[in-house]
Amino acid sequence: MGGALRRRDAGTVVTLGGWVHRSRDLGGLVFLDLRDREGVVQVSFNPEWTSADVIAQAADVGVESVVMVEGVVAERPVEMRNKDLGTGEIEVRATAIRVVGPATTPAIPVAPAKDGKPPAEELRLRHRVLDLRRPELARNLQLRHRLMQVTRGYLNDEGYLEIETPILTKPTPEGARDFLVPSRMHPGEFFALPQSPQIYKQLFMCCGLDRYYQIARCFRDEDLRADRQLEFTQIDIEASFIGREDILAMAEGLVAALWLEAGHAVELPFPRMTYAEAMERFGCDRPDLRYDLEITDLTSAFGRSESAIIQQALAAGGRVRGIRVPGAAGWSRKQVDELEAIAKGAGAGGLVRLKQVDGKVEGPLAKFLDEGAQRALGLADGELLLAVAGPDRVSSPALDRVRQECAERLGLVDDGVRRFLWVLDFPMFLQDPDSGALAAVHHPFTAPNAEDMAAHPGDPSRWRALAYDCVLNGMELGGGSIRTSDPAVQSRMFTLLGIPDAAEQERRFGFLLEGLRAGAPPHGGIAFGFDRIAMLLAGAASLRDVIAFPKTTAARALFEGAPSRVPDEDLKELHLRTRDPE
RNA sequence: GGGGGCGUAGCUCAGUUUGGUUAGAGCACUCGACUGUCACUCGAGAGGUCGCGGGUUCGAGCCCCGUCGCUCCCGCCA
Repeated sequence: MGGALRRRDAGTVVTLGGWVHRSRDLGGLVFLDLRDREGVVQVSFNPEWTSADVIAQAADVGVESVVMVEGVVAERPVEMRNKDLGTGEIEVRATAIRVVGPATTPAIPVAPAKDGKPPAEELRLRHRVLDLRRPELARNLQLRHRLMQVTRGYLNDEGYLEIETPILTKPTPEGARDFLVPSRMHPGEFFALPQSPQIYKQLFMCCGLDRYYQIARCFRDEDLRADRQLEFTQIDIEASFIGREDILAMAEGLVAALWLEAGHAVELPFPRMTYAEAMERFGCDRPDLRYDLEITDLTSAFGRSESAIIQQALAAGGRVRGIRVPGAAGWSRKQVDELEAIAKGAGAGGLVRLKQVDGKVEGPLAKFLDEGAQRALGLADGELLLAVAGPDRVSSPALDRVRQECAERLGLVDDGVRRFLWVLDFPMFLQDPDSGALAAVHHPFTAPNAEDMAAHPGDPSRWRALAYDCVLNGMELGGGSIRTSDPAVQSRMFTLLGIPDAAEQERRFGFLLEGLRAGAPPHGGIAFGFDRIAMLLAGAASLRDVIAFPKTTAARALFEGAPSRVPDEDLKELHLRTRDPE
């Protein structure tokens, strides 16, 4: 292929097919840059080796047309080499050209323009064929392919079987909205597209297919983001007769193999942190460990202060927690006000600010703190202390966002650093503070910690789950759990989650319960967000840049023009009638 | 569901603050010139539903109302 030609190929007679990337007509002397998926190579048309009619044809070809060129690979004289091009040491001296696929003038440029700015996202998606010709996107899809092959190679070597699961399946009442597919043969009944193959992979374990994986397409009808699509791809893994350590070791190996494919060595094993520790130190269950700015408990230092706001918060069972920000004592009133707005946006009532300058603690609350209390804050000169008083449920998310903003401002976020982390021991349930209803933090099939169940049989909110998340630089790469394999425990979980009726449990999850009752091995697994990993490793800003035909944030496919209306007779056959939205 | 940004030539943008004659630039395109370019260069030309609809006004790309599209964020995503 033309883009792969190098100096060692000099002298070879070649026939190349490709797209005209750019052309330069010097009058009697023509150069075409020929592009294929390997890169770009210069084809030169010169009366010394090209006939006049061939030169005339070459001068006439429009960019983005497909041509077949015959010629000889020739080493370029030193002064004519192009060091910006992989093929820059050679050129192809053309003897013949054939335009096999003439192109109309492209709606969006493929070869980068002078200012280098890509066209608007809408145009890129509408003219996706041209967009995907751009070397940057073509490279992304080639990387994505290699990551898939690495995944398969690694899991195959580990003894896992790649098994497909249905795309037409059963609606799941929990979780995200389902995409529904009407059944022609059964009026009024619907399939759903899978949100994940979760139940199927557990059933494989019940089948004795004790190591399963799939690069699985998943569908969730929720609002989109730069890092979220309606349909996305997950590396889905499940295994039997294993424990948490087996899964974590296997998953680390997979992550290391993927990152290595993209040229990054990863140190194993990953450090670990419990959910409780992550929330205490960082206010977040997926902390970014590239910078410190840890949260500390300042309750005792503030305990004797006479500030009414703080005393109220403490009386309600809250704490005072805060972050010491080195070098931030000089931030302006306005800059700190902006941080307070961020904290308030995350639910905090306010943001306490204190700074130490020349050994003196300053700030609106400084007068409420005696010398001992001021010392107990542990401030150093030049440090700014930002604190939130209240229950952890409020202070954690607020301090998490303040911490991230401070890190950005101080330039502590280094894109070249990769800090992997396992977060372990998630709580099994999260309780809605108003209604008291329990919701599964991971999903309803996660096994609760048996010791916690025994120690607090009446208080499920204190049970930890055998769940784990893989985190990189504050992003969740994937997560999983050891599953409940005892049908009685699974049934109890459904009850706690608000489905106490046995018949209702059977109707919704009977096919899982049947599998568990048929004799289920201990099992567990993990799933990684494949698109997001591809995006990270490609250095892309959006998932759209690692997916061939993505949807817009308004959930449309601009290239295909989907979704679209369908003829009435199609609806009739499906026993459907549409209704205009109000 | 809510909030912010953007929408002017095929593409990237200026023009909108303060309404006023014929809406501009670069690239691309067409034609011409050019024998070593590689972001070729030079000359000429063509190209506009100022996203769409309505309103205010003697007059709207510009002001007002609505709407559509793209995008970022909050909610949402077990």
